[in-house]
Amino acid sequence: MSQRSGGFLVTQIHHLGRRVFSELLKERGLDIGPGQGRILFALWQKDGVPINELIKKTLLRKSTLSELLDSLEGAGLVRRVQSEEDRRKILIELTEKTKQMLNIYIEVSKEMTNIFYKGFQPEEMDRFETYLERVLDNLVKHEEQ
Amino acid sequence: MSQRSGGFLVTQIHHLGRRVFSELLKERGLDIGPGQGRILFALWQKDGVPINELIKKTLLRKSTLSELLDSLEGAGLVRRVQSEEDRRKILIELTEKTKQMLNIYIEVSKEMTNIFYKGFQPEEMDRFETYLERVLDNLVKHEEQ
DNA sequence: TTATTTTAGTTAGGTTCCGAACTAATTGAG
DNA sequence: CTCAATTAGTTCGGAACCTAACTAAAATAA
Repeated sequence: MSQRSGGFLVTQIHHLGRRVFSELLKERGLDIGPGQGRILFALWQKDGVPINELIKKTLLRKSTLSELLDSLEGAGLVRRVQSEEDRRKILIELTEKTKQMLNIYIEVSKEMTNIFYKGFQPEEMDRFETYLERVLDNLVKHEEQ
Repeated sequence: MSQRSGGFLVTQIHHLGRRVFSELLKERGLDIGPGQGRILFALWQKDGVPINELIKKTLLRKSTLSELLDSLEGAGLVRRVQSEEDRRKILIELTEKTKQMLNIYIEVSKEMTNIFYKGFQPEEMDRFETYLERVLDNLVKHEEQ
C-alpha cells in the first residue's frame, strides 16, 4: 500500500539539478553542458581510456557516449586515439584546453553541492549517499538480470 | 573538501531507473514511455486541469509539457479542451482509454518500487524519502532565487 | 586455416528534456 | 477606455539520453 515516491523524487531532483548546474557552469564561463561535464569528470580521474571504461563509470549507453564524445571532440576538448595493441579500441584523451578547466569545474561542483545539501549535517550527507548507493546497486543488479 | 557525489548518484539512478521502468511498462503491454507516464500519473490524481497546474506537479518546463501533451494527444490518451472562463487556458482531460490504464500502471509502479527499494526497511525508505524531499526543496528554493 | 562468435565502436531514428522567442487572451494603470 | 504588462500556451532549435541495426577487428573453434 505504501505509496512510495522515491523514483519520482529522484527524477525531479535530477532535472532541477541539471538546470541549476547548467546555470552555474554558464555563470562561471565554462562553455560545456552538464552531460559533457559528466564525461569530462570521469576523464579527469583517468584519461587515455577506451570508451568501454567510460561506460562503466558513467553507466551511459555506448551510443550516448559515442555522440557526446563527438561533440566534445568537435569542441576540441578530447581526442580520439586508436589503440595500438587492440585496433578495435579507441582511447579518449583530454586536451590541454580541458586540463585547464578542471579547477573551475571543481569550484562549480562545490557550489552545486552547497546548494544541494543546504541544511544537511555531514552525517546526514553520509547516510543519504549510502542510501543512494544502495538504490543504485539495486538497479544495476536488476539490469544485469 | 568532502568530495560529495550526491548529484552524480541521483543522475545515475535516474537514468538506470528510467530504463528499468521503460522495460516494465513494455512487458506489461503499456505502450507509453516513462515521460508520458509521469504526466498521466499527475492527471490520474486530478484531470481537467490547465497546463500550469501540471507544471507545478511535475516541475517540467511548459515547452516540455506542451510537447509531451502533443504526443499523448496524438496517441488518444488525453484531450485538450479550451477553458470557458479564461480562454487562454487549456484544460487537459483523460480519455476513457487512459482511465483503463491506471490499474496496470499502479501495478508497474509497485514492481518498480520493489526493485528500487530492495533490502530497505520501511523506516529506511521513510528516512531516505525525507532526505530526497529536503534536497528537492533546496533546489526549488534556489531556482526561485 | 577459415568460419563463427565476441567485442568495440558508430550510425540512424526516436524520446524527453531545455531556453528563447513567439502568439493570443486577460489584467491593470493612467 | 486604452494601451502596456502579465499570463497561458506553442514553436523552434538543440542537448542528452535511448534501442536496434550496423561495421570492423580480435578471439575462438572447427
